[in-house]
Amino acid sequence: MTSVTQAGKLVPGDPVGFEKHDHGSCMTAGLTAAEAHCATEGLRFTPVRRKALEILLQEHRALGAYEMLDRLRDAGFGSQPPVAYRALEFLVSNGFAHKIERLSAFIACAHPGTKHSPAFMICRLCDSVAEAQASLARGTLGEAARATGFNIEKTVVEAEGICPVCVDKGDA
Amino acid sequence: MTSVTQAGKLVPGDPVGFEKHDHGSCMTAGLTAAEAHCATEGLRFTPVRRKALEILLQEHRALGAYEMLDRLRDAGFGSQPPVAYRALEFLVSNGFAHKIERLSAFIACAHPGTKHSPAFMICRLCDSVAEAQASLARGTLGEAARATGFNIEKTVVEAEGICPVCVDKGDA
DNA sequence: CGACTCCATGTGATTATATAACATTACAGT
DNA sequence: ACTGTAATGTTATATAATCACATGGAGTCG
Repeated sequence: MTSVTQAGKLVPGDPVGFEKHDHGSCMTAGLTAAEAHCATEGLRFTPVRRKALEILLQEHRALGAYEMLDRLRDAGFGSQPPVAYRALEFLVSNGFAHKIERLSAFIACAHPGTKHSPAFMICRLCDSVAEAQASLARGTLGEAARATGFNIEKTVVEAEGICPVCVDKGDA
Repeated sequence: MTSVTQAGKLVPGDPVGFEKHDHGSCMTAGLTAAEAHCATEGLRFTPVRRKALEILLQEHRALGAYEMLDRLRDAGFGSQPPVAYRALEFLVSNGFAHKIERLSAFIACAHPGTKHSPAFMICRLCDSVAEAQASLARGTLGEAARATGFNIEKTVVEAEGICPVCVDKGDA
């Protein structure tokens, strides 16, 4: 249940990661999940928003807001920062994408349609990012929160280190 | 084992948090721990670095780099961003302070002298921050990492929500 | 002591990330 | 068609972080 994407240092089409996957189907899955969710929730899955999600799914890696802006501009949308930030905000707040705080970057959700607290593994060598599930509520932090009366609404869980690919390459 | 600090919206001296604490002794503890560590490691605990740590301990909340810069300037040090970033970098890399990614801000370590992976609870209403311990290696993320061969070097664990004080105030 | 080296500091300039504010346009519901 | 609301586009600005280079101080070794 862990998917991995690779950073721009490699050619975009290069199929890397812990497990290969069908890129086309994962794009389709992300888009249809978003469509479905928007339909049932009465949200507007507008062209920019759709395009932004397509870009994230296509790239399959963490993209900075300004990289996103570049691509949206290329696709004929507005060219100013708010264009990208607003689309990303929509995607993130509806669970179609996540922000990686450590990288100030955004990535398509790997488990679209499911309620979850994401956790990420970030390779500091190749910048690849894998999404897993966080189980914060059951860890020591969850205990501390319950003990003190802190009401957790959202969690940021990011692990930085070396991904298996880079380990094997001996880069570590 | 959980200490809490409060944000600037309250008067600095206002003793808030889940548990009150002796501010003076916690400052002393932080400073002496840093001194000791630097002595044994052969690190230079220079005036800016010491002052930066004093400021963090004094404030007892998360401080942005430019807020830190303001105070360092007031204290007679340089006035350019690298001054603050370098001091903070030193404190963070030696475990005397932590960076809260979610806030792009820095806070004095609440458990100086001990090896640990910090976890934070951040109140989105009053910006108070409490430091607890993360137990990532034992959670689902740890499992995922082991399963895939990802080598975790550092973790970012931050929970956002409402602190007990704000809950009680009914702000939630 | 003097020269050398290393690291820390100070500064100016620049890059990167993110938001404020406001006008205009598209849309849903009546 | 009318109207309220949300989305888009733009200008401008705020905030965060780094680069590049000159200066200075603390050791070390001759």
